[in-house]
Amino acid sequence: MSQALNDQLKSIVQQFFATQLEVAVDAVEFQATRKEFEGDITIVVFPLLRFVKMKPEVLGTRLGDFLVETSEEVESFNVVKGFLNLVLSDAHYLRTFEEIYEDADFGITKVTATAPVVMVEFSSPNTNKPLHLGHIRNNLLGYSVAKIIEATGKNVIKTQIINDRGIHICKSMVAWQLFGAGETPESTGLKGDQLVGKYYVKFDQEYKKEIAQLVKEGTSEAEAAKIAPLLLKAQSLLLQWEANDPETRMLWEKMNGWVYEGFSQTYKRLGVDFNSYYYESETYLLGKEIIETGLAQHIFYKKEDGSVWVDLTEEGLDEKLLLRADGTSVYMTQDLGTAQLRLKDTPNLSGMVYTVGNEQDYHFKVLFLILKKLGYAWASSLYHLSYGMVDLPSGKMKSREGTVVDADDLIDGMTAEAQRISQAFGKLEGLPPHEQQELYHTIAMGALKYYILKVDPKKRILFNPEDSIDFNGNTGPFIQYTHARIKTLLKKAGAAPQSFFGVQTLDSKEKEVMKQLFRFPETVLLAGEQYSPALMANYLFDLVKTFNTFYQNVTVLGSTDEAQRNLRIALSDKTAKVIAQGCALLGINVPEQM
RNA sequence: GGACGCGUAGCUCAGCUGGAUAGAGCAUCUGCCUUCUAAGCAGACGGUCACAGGUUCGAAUCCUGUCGCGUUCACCA
Repeated sequence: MSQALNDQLKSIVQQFFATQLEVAVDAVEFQATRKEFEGDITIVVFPLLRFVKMKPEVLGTRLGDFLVETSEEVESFNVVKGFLNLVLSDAHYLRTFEEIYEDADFGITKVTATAPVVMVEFSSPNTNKPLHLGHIRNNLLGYSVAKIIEATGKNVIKTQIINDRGIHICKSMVAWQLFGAGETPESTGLKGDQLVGKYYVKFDQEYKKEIAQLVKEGTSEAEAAKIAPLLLKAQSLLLQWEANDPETRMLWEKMNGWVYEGFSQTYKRLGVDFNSYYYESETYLLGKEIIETGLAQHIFYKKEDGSVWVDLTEEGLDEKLLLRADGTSVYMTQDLGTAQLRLKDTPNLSGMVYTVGNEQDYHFKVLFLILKKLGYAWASSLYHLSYGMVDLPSGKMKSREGTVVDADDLIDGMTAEAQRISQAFGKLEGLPPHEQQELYHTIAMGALKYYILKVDPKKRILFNPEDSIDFNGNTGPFIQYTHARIKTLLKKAGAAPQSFFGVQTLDSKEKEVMKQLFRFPETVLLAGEQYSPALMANYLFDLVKTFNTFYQNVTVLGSTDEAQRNLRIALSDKTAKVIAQGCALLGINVPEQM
């Protein structure tokens, strides 16, 4: 129900208590009436019995009488046990629908220049291997949450921090130097990230061979793992990189360039984009200032060896290292520094969302706690968008065992499946081939995105490559299909109806669709508050199901009453718009036909 | 072992700050295309909400304990 109605009814209930029973009642809760009962809005009277000693049925009846008398929106009521069910008038539905029908931004709060600025970090890959299914969840979640936050009226900056340095990058570099024979994406036809990933795997294989050889020669396994020549080479490459050795830096830039080129293709296919980028190679030395500040304020302390720590035992956590004895940064130092850098870059930043897997829950708990201790005002508006991992039926994905589901392969496979199904239906034959291809991609991504986003972020996803992603039932294509069907309906209907005055009574199916539509704004807000695209996904599914029931049970264009026909066209039109709008918040495109 | 998260139908998931007889989809079975796209609709079947206590008018939801699964407790990132 709308906020206005909520406020109106609430004040009437308060008035009832104040004037009729002479007690002050502040909190009144309304909820949607359950399907099995007659009515639209339910007031649970039990909590109100605290204020007056009455039987629930009696209080319910008296309150119901008063509401019918006082509010012109409430037509009648019934009381079942302690539940007061209010029936709203058809006129109320029509009025409310008319309002939202004309509102092009229904449910969406426009972003103004002075609105708060929120940064949403997601993706944040390593540059030594291609993106996989786990990254897909991260990207889809982060992107969707960014869209949802934007729809609640905030300025959003989508960003990522790219892990572009470190020993893992050096491993790919070493392997490419030794075994690459000058291969490039151009010479091999491989995507850059795939090529670099190939050498990361190669490194691991050769490294294992070296260890085996050393063990054969009598070295212990633990020792062999430390002294294998390949590892030593990677380590020395890292030192050279840190010393700014020009040749090393050139190779590093070249190979990272390949990876970025490959990533950007995958991002494009996924339909995600970013407003800014941070590179770990530029931020990994930051954070030391903050450490100094913390030391001066006695929030941190220095051990005898010179390392810096924070004591979080009072908060029920451990002691945490912030700076090594040799003065170099650790992960936490960098994150502190990066947070500070972002604030410097965006002085009016009012909040930050980190989209990172739940294996880092502890890290972010500590990070936020430290920032709070340091007294940063924005520390209270930091949020770790933590999500569960994507597991396969065989267990965890492991790149070394070749069980990862590659992002590009998955998109290819989904697209092929969308094509197969579409061609079996044969509804697209009139379209030019490139539009057909585009549609296959749209449907494939709709299926994939919806599949991932409909589950609560914090829960882990079990992904079965064989038969996980459906195109029927509670799926993306089901929602897309409904949109397409409405669109062709509207084309046949001609111009959008200007008005539907004259409609006196509503069909129950019409009412159900309206009720669902009215819920859109609150769903956007709730999804934003809870950082949960799943709420939007589930809302859309409900809306679509309700609309399909309407569509299959009453005729739209076949209605002989012109006002009714217009209303039903308008209802279809608005539903299509809300579907499109809601899907956009999930990063899903909706087709005109399929 | 400590900390955090999860446990709802055969499978995949909803269930908003406690509210009425716990809901969807898939799978299985029945109907519905000479009327707006059947990727759909209508219906059937399917539950000890992991288990045991507690809080209260009322608990899948809150509290405690037990069991199971996962993650994490690095001078890795």
